[in-house]
Order: sequence, then structure tokens, then C-alpha cells
Amino acid sequence: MRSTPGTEAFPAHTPAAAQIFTTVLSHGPLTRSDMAGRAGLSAAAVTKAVRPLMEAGYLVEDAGDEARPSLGRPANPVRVDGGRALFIGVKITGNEIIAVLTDLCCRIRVARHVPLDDREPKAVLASVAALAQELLAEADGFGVRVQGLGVAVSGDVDRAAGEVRFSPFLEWRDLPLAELMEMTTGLPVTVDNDVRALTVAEQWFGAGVGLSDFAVVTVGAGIGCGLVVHGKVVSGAYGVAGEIGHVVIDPTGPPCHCGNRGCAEAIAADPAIVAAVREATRLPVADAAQAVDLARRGDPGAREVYARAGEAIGRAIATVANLMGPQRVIISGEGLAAYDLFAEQIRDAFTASAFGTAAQCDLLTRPLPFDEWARGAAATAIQSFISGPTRGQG
Amino acid sequence: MRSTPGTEAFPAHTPAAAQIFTTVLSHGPLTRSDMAGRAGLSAAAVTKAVRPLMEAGYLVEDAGDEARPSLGRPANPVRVDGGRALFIGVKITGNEIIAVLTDLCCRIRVARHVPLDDREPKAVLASVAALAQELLAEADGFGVRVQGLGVAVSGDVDRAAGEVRFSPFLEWRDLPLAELMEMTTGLPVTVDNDVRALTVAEQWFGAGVGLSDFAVVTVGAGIGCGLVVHGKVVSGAYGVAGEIGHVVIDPTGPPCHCGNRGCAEAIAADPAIVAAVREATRLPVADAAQAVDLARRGDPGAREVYARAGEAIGRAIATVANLMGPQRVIISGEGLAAYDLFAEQIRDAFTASAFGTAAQCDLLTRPLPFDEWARGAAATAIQSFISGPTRGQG
DNA sequence: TCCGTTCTTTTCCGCCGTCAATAAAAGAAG
DNA sequence: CTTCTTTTATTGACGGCGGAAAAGAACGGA
Repeated sequence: MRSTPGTEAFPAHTPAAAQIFTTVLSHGPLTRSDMAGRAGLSAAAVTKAVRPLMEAGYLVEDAGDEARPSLGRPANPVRVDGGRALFIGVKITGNEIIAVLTDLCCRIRVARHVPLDDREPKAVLASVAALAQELLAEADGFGVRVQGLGVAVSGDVDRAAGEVRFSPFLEWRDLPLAELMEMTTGLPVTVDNDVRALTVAEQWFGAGVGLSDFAVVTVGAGIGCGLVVHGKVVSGAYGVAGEIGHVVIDPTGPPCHCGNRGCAEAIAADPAIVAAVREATRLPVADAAQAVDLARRGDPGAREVYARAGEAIGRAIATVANLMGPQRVIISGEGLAAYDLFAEQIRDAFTASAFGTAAQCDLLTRPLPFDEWARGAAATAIQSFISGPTRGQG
Repeated sequence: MRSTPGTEAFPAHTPAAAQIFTTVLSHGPLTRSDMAGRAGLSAAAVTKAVRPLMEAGYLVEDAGDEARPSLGRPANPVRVDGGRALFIGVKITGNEIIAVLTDLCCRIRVARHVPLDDREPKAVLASVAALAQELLAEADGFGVRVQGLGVAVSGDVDRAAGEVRFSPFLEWRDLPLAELMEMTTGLPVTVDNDVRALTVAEQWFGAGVGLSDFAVVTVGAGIGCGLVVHGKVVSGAYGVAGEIGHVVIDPTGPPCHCGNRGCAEAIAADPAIVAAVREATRLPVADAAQAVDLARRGDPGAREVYARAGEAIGRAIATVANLMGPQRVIISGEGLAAYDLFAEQIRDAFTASAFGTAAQCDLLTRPLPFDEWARGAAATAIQSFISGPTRGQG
């Protein structure tokens, strides 16, 4: 394996140690007996796994204790020291690069974004590298080293190989992005699909913590879906998974860029909504914000468009629930800004279309700040750091 | 754990041993070095795992060798001795009980079926018990003990708990079927959903061998789907998964018993096809066989119905492929008798609706003899036998 | 001060799988 | 016919991980 100067290896020498660390990472301060219970290990094993992690400074005793049950030896909760390591997450969209500096607990310390006009790999790589350098300089201010870089790109990405197989928005094909970025930054790089990266963030640091089966649905420029089944993110045998955007909702609906008609994305994604509102109102609506505005001010045509969109999203989510029976679906994305306009329709359509006990699946909405995508990328870098780099061993 | 007299424990004392055994079970005769490669273990570990299994007679050296590479010590392939143990699989439908006696390799030795008119649990249990006794008597003829009983029921089944939570066709609710059957038969009993059982059979003994992600789609009285993701069968957090039959294909389509319109099942399941053919032709078509007959003889109305059904199935399969990106979809079920009538439409609709590389997923059809469902139940029993009973430890 | 309780660590032990060396079973070479 | 080469399988030593049980530690209460 290539030696990356300046980065250190995470001292989890056994799978159990990594498991315990991630348990503490996700579930906040935990006593050792809690860890043993959650991880299904003996208390002795916990002690042995925790020691090297504390010695290395990744775990610390949590002084801020309260509400102890007043009997017996007081418990000694342990938490992750987020400040022990930093990570950079980068999301590359078709017209913008968003980068964040996060700590080990995936809390954002610094966020930056720059516009992107040239989509050639070379130019993009240079922009990303420059942004990474800026954040590395910021990291110096914290006196802590950056241990990894995560990059999120939409499209078909092979995380294990570190390659972008095909990215429609960027028009990239078979680009060994991880290797290239490692050359320019000197950091271990993890590349993943953007929706999957967001799903990883939810799984470790968000509303998916502790769940073995859940889905993340993103509504915005497109409609995407990340799936976790049996505790692991689904990648699909051929790189495609969670394409909820192309579930056909209405075969007589508007045409979709995929070649079919009435896909969820062709009804409920931002461009589709804007187009439909424009057609319904005959007004020169330019973007989603104007469409939302119009609907909020009570325009019946616009409201109807949002109602339809909500129904489409609800039906698409129900399809996911019927097929894989998740415990929870987390709805997120920029499109959530319009949530008040279609929340009811989403729930109604979901309830109507969910079959049997699949309807018990709970729907959760989660606001998506603009830097959340980049945070997802950082989460993948954290994941790689903890589980050890698995790529590039050939 | 309850001691089940007459049955013995499988001598796989370590997870690695069980893994190696199932590898040999699924991949036919293998040399020890092959096993090591496939299981990701060292040759030494294989030797140690194989020995007790051979001593117990579950593995035997495969004398029938051929085509050796003529250099070095000849390899010594090992295979599972199917005749070492027998299993009973039972499928309970709304009007029939099908039971098979299989060997350890899930090859059917004897098959029986009896009609079922009383759906009360008591009566059904009595019928199943009688059938099991018959097969146990047959097993005596082979001089080999029956080591387990698998029962497959449609609906919401909790395999771990051994309970039928809800079976619409049988009108059962919260029935501790495994426990009851263990009392009457004295065998370890595994209860599972019928489609999942079929999926297990494909995963271990069929077209799903060696695949970590695939789907089984059944077409017949209903439309079902079993999913394997990350090498494990998906059960759904609330017991529901793979409900492909209620993917909405056409919101203006015929009403479905689930309350929606245009579900795949309301278009392409046997009853829906019969009803549609009857309406299209104004002929008193009684069952699927007559409908197929009519279509094969060229009736345009009937052919159109099948074409629509094929399109619905293809779209439903594409939905699964888009969401979880399986390597393969295995199409099966009684409805496959009409395969020549809609094969083309299934493939065309799948190709049109599959997104990107998800279309690389290969579609495979597989005839489904009447006793295949029961064989699936036997496969679950074999699985439980090998991995050790996990139920009833509370 | 002693005791009971609860959390944590220590010590010992068994088990499993790998490593490296060895044995085994052929055909090929001399 | 012996010896070498090649590939497969087995053996035995070793190390590491995790568990059981006992000891230790930290507290409140009697």
C-alpha cells in the first residue's frame, strides 16, 4: 500500500475494536457495559479494545456526567474526541464544488464553495485540489492533521476501485479519481456516489443510526435514493441502485430524459415542477424558488402541481417500502424547501400504496443544508479511515 | 433448547466449517484448495473443517474424477453425500398441502399432495402431521433419518420466532406454527414465507448460487418476489418485503384487492388475466389454462391481455432492478406456463424501463414444477439444520 | 467502618485460523 | 528404475482474539 506521509493509521487492530469505536461514534457517550451490550461482546473484550483507542486519543472519558443511579460504582462514560482528527468532504456538482472540513464526529468546522464552469476532469481536479489546500490550511489552525478526503459525485461510482465509471452531469467516464486526487493532495481519498455518501452520513451520524434497514430519499434537481439493507449500503451489482427517480408513476405522464414517461423524476424533480407550473400558470417561472413562492401565495395551478409531485414521491417511497421493508425512510434534499406544499400528499399516497405492515415504516423529513452533500463525502472518508483503506491493494 | 430425540446435531462447530460445507453443497464437488479459495480460508483450515464432516459422513470423496491436469498430485474432490440426511418440506396453500421428502442436496425423493378444505389451524395441522408421518415412513425405507421439517406459508411469517403473523389465504393470525408442528412431529421445524423459501432454494441449490444480489420473481395466482441482498434474504423490518405484486403499473388500471388500481398483480396474475380475457373475448373462460389455450390459438383479445401482462411484469422487474441492482432476476411460477405468450413483452418492457447499467442484470426463466414450493420449504429446513437452530432460545 | 452494589480490569484459558514445514501422489526426465 | 518436479493435502507450532471468572475500584448506605 502507498504510504501517505502525514496521515496515521487508525489503531483498531481487530474488527471488534472498529465495531466498538463506531458504536461509540454513533451512539454518543457510552459506558463500557453499554458498549458490551450493544456490540454483543464481553466486558473484557471492551476493555481491551478501548485501551489502545484511548491511548491514541480517539476516545476520551466523558467528564460531563449526570443522573447517575446513585448505587454502586459510578459508570464511566466514554466518547469520541471529535477534535482528534479532521476530514475533508467534497461534493462536485455540475456547476459548483462544495467542500467542508469536519471533525471525526462529522461536525462541520469550515465550509466553502466555488462555482465550476469547466467540467473537464483536469480543471475540476485543479479546483478541488485548490479548495482542499485551503481547508488544509484551515486545519493547520486547529493544530490537527487531516486524515482523509472524501469526494462525492453523482452517477455510477465504484468506491472500491476509486473510479468514476460514468457521471452524466460531468460527462466523465472511467476516471480513476481517487488515485488522481491522492497524487495532488497526499491524502487517502475515498470516492463514492453522492446519494450513497449522504446515506453513509445518516447511517453513522444521522437518523439512520442503529437501524439495519432504511432508505434515504432525496428530492431536488433529481430524485435519488440510498438504501441500507442488512446494515450495509446497497451499491448494486452494476453500480446502479436506489434509482427511485425512474420508478414509473404514470405511464401517460410527461416524458423523462431516461426515455420513459411519467417517472417520479419527471413529475416531482425541480425542473419538472418548474416546467409544469409554467405550463399551468402561463407565467414565466424561472426556478423552483419562484414556483414555491407562487404556490405559497395560493395559485391553484401551482398548488396542483405540488400536490401531484407529492403524490408521486409518496408512491415512489411506498414502492421502496413494499420491496425492501425498511424501518424508516428519511426524506431530504433541496426540494424539501417546498415540504409544506406536498407533505400531506406524500403521506397520503404512501399510506395508500404501502402494502400491509410495510406502512408501519416511519417517514422522517430532514432539512438538507447546502453543505450536507459534502458532509456525506466526509462521512465516507471517516468510514474509510476507521475500517482501514481497502482500495489499491493490487 | 428442547431435545429432539432421533435428530442429531450437524457437526460444524465453527462458522468456517458451516461456510465450507455450504460452499461444497452449492458448488458441487470441490477440491480442498478450491474450497480454500472460495471461502477465503487457508488450506489448513479447510483440512481441519472437513475432517469431522467426513467422519460424520456428510462429506465424501468424489471418486468420479476426470480431466485432471496430468501434473502433480491429483486433486481429491469432495462432495456432499445427499443420502446422509433427509428433510421434509411442506407448502400450505389455500386449498392444498404439498409435501416433499428431499435429501441433503435438496433433491426430491418423494412428493405428495392432498386437498385442503378446512382452513382452521387445527385441521390443517392434522393434515400436515399426517402427511409428514407418511413421508417419515417413506424415509424409513431409505434407512436414513429425517433431520428437519420446513413449512412454507404465504403472508407475513416470522421465521426467527417460528410464527405466522398473518396469512390472508388461510386467515391465520399470530400462530406459533413451528412450536405446534414440533410437538406433533418431534422434528425441528422451520417456518418461513413461501416466496422467501423458494428464494433460499435458488440461493443454495439453484440459479442464485454464488450470487450476492439477486431476485426471484414468481408469477401465478399472485406476483411475488424474493430478494437476496448482500448474500442474505431480505425479510423486511416489519415482515413485508418483495411485494412486487403491488407496484403500481397503471394508475388507471383495474382495481386490486389491496385497494389501489393497476398493481402488477391486478394486471398479470392469473385471476386478473382470466378476468381480462373473459372481458375481451366475451367467452366463459374458467381458468388460466383456458386463457392460455385461447391465446395460443391466436385469439387477438387474449393475446393482447397477455401482452399487457408481460409488459406489467417487465416493468415491475425493472423497478426491482433499478432499486437494488441485482446481478440476476429469476422468473418463475405457475404463470410461466404462458411464457411464450409474454416473454418478448417482459424483456422489452424491462429493457425500456431499466435505468443505465441496471439493464445488464440478466433475466432467467425457470420452470416451476408443482412441488417446487415444497422443495423451498425443505431448503429452509436444510439451512436451519446446517446453521444450527437459532429459534426458541428464550 | 463495614457491607452491598455496580462498574471495570486483570488473569487465565480455549479455540480458531494462519504459517511454515512436511508428507503424499502422481508424471517427467535421465 | 530411480530421481526430480509439480501440485495437493496434512501436520504441528504459534499467535491472537474473545470469554469466564475472579479480583479490584468507587460509591452510597447501615
